[in-house]
Amino acid sequence: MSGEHVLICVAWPYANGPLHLGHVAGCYLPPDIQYRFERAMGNRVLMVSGSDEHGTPITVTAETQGITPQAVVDQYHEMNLKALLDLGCSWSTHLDPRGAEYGGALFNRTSDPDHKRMVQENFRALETGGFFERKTTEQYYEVNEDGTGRFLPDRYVEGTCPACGADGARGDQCDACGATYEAVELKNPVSKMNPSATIEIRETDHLFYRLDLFQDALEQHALNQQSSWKSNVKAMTKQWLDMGLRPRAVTRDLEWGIPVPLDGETWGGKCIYVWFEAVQGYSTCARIWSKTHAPSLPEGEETWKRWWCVAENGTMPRHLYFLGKDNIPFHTVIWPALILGLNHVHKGGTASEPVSLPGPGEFALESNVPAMEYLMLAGGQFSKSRKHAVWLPSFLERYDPDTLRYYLSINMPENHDTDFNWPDFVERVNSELIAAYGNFVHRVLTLGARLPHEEGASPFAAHDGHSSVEAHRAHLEGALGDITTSLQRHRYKEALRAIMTVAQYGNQVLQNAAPWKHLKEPQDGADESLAALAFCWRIARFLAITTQPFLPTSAQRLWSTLGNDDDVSAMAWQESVNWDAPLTWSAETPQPLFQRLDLDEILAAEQNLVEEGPESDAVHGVKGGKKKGGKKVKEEIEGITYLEFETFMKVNLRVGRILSVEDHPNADKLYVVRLDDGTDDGRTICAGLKAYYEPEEMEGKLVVFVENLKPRPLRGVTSEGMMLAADDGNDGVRLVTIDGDIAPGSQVR
RNA sequence: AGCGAGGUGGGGUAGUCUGGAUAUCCCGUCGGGCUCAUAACCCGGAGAUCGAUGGUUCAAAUCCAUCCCUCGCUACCA
Repeated sequence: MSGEHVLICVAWPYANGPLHLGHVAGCYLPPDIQYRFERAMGNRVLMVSGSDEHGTPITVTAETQGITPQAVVDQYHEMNLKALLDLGCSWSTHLDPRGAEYGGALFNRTSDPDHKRMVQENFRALETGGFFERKTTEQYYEVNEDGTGRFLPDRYVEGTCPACGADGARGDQCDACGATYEAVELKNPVSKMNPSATIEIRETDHLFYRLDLFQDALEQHALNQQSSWKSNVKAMTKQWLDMGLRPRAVTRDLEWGIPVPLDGETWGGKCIYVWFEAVQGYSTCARIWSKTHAPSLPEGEETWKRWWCVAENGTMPRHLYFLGKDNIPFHTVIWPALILGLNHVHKGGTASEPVSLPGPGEFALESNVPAMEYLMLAGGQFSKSRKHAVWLPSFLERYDPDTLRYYLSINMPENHDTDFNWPDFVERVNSELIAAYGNFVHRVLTLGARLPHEEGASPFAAHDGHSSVEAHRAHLEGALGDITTSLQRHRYKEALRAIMTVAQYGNQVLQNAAPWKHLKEPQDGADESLAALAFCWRIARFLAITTQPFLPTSAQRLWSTLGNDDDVSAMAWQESVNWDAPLTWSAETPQPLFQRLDLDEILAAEQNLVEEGPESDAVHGVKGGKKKGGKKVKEEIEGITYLEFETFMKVNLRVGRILSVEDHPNADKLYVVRLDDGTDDGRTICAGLKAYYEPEEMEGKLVVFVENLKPRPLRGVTSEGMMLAADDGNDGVRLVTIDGDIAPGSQVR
């Protein structure tokens, strides 16, 4: 197994905002654990990723902030890379200390000129091979007053729905009636970014990648991977393949990206579609790595091929892709189709010949895609727009990175969504990481320090290797086997749990041996007792080596405390059960590995953060949310407890009389209600009351409605407000009506 | 309503793909021990008809069918 080439591919974070804990748990922490583990196993590991820096959202951010797109991506590239490094991820290990032939890591970016050049080369090669087809499409074009203009992506256009006539329909789909249509069918289109501009429809040519030509090969590939892929990966991939693959656009009318490398006026002002381009970063990054960091090797700039190509004897490099569940088909269908296409044209093939799976010398496809589900925050999804997130940079400013790595690993969304919340975080860190593991090694070291020993020499020297520890040795060797198997199967939770169980085992050994009895004067049984203590030092050493992939910072602290001056990440995995390893010892007084966390303090700090934020209304710091009430605390930090009085008064409630109730022409559950609201025109409200009221029951009633709710089309009828009704959550719904008689339009407050 | 995920002692969970005997771990709880250690550590107890029903099987938390409920996204939620 040793010496295998392993390529670890990490999904490229979009350089349009900071990373949050959901990203970390989903795709940035697991690959780092794997990288460190594979290295310890003696494999040759190359890890690649970087910032995804092109595409329309970034230009939008730039426009809103009044800066250039390059400034936006520079800012977030730097911020995200720093956060990942602060988290202890190995991106600064450009070259493996064992030598360049053992690999390294590179966190690149898609604005890298080499990346652009390589993508353009690949683009031309696929074009020459006939894998693109050209189609003319119609797109929106925004014309400014000075005559300049640009094409607009569908999502930046809105207008009137051609099917139901509702306003506010998006470029390609109507939210009101659900109709989908060609973007150009929309009536009265308006640019969201620039409402005053004239919108025209212009023809524009684009190239499409012939995904359909890869259907058979990809189905075969998916079949081959059945035994190794996780069930969510299998399911998502199957869904895509069953739908049938269709050509997919690879060019875009877009300013911020890699220019289409073809001659002719048609292609001016067009860029390569981001999906086609960024995903190639997995290979361009490896090539750039070998160019910058491995020129001294025999193959020089071609070194990357050791990780990318099938060897002449048929040996496959192992390719692992780490990503979130939303990205699965992209990496099991689309990216493999590109790899196969490149293989095909590199050996001189064209699109008219059938494509085949990789053979010797060709680019390999993925071995496994250990995709994660989502990490939720206090029961809800992380959301940038709702500011419902814990940002990685701000977390790392305040807390030990290993506490986060521990909690996210032991709680990793491997098989289903899991939840991050502060009470649970504090609980697990304090009781598992600190009380079980941290406390164990501290006990061993302080006990050792109290044993009589010469300055600088190990106090355990006289007690090591006693025959009574045989069983303990076997136990740890067994545990190491389990941990190794778990990690090879990408079961991180299980692996870390097994490591923590070893710490627990250590506590038991200590408890049974009770070596403290012999500190002052040896009593009966001192030999065996102190032999057990000496073995506990070896357990601590075992823990330093095995926690290293998960908790690199504290593992190194422990390693140094144990009296080593080298780097624990360079230790071979098997070294953890080397019972002949020298008994190193540090003369310094042992310090606890971790600081205990205090929930009240943390909640107070997080509360301040929320209040400092720009949208801090509706947050009251509620003190006294002591330990237990997990639910209660959740609500507080989500900031949804109290409403400011002014906020409440923004809601205008008025009385209206129901004039008529009709069935919605296009919806099963809705009534269209005409209301006398005291104005001449009256108003129309859609209400989902069909299940609870007959029209006759409602007509004539005086009800309360929200006057200033933003009108919104519902299935083609614009609803101008909302009638208040009580809902017992148990199928009982009743309208709020007025006691006695009062004029429609009266204010309610 | 559609898609996705899930229902396991008081709370949070492992195990489910690959069926096997007393169902895992953390917290809480009750009792005992230890006193080296960061209010930490160790031992023991109580507490679960594994969402429901039916089926397959010598054997089901695990496989199949039907149903109920919860959550996320979508939405005829206003």
